[in-house]
Amino acid sequence: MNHLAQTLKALSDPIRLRIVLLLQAEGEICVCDLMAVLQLPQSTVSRHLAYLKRSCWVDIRRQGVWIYYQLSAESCAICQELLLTLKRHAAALPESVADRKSLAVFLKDKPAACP
Amino acid sequence: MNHLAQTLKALSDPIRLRIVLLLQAEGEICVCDLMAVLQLPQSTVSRHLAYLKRSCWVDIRRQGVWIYYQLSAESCAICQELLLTLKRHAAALPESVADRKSLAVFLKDKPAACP
DNA sequence: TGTAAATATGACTATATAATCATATATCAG
DNA sequence: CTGATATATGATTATATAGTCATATTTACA
Repeated sequence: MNHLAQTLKALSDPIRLRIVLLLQAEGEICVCDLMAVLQLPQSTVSRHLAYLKRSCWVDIRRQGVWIYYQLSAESCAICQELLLTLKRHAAALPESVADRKSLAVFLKDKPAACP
Repeated sequence: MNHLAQTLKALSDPIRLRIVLLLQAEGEICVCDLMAVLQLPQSTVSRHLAYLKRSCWVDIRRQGVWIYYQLSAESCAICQELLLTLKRHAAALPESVADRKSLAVFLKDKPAACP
C-alpha cells in the first residue's frame, strides 16, 4: 500500500506527469530534450527525473555523455495499467499535446548537435 | 494537467488510498467507521476526508448527525478509470483486504449503536 | 432551551517537497 | 592529461503536507 502510494505520489506533480506522458509517447528522452520542452533549468529537470527513478517509474540508458530516460519496462502490473489509462486520456490533455508537439519540433533539429 | 496531478496527489497517501478502496468496496462509510478500521483519531480521519472532498474524490450525504462519505459519482472519466484499475488490484493489496475485513466486523455490531 | 454525539476546524509542530544557484561528477575529444 | 559537455547533487529557501490537541459546529432529542 505504501509502495503504491509512493508510486502515485511520483505522478502527482504536473511536471513529472508531463515527463511520463512524453516518455510514453516518445520512448526515450534525455535531460536536454526535457529542458527544451519544459523550459526549466537543468537541475530542476534532473531532480524530477531522479524522483521518478527512485519511484521505479523510469530506467536510464547511458550513451556517452548523454543519459536517456525511458519508462521502466518491469514496473508493477498496476503501474502499467495506470500508464495505459493515462495514455488513453493524453489526447484530451492540452498540455500533453503541446509538449509532444514541441518535443517533435526540438528533435527535428537536434541531430546536428547530439546523437 | 494540474487538475489531474492534484487528483493523483489525493490518492498518493497510504491512508487516503485505504479510504478510497474501502469506499469502493463498501459504498458509504462514516467517519466513525473509518476511525475504527484505520485506528486513527477523529481529526486525522476528518482531515483526510476533507482532502479527498477538496480533490473531488468523494461526496457526502448527511443523515442526522452522521455524515456518510461515498465516492463521487460525477468524477472525471480518467478518475473513474483509475478507480477501476485500483479495484482490479485491490485483492492483491494485503492492507486493503484486511481493512475490508475489519470494516465488515465493525459494521456487523454497529447497528445497535448507529443508524 | 440545554445536553450529548458526530464531525469539522484552528493552531501548532514536524517533515516532505519543489525550485534554484553553485558546484561536482562522468565521459568524450584532442 | 586537459578542456568541454551532459548530468547529478549539496545547500538553501519557500511552501505543502500530515498528525494531533483543543475547541467549534451541527444535529437530534429530552
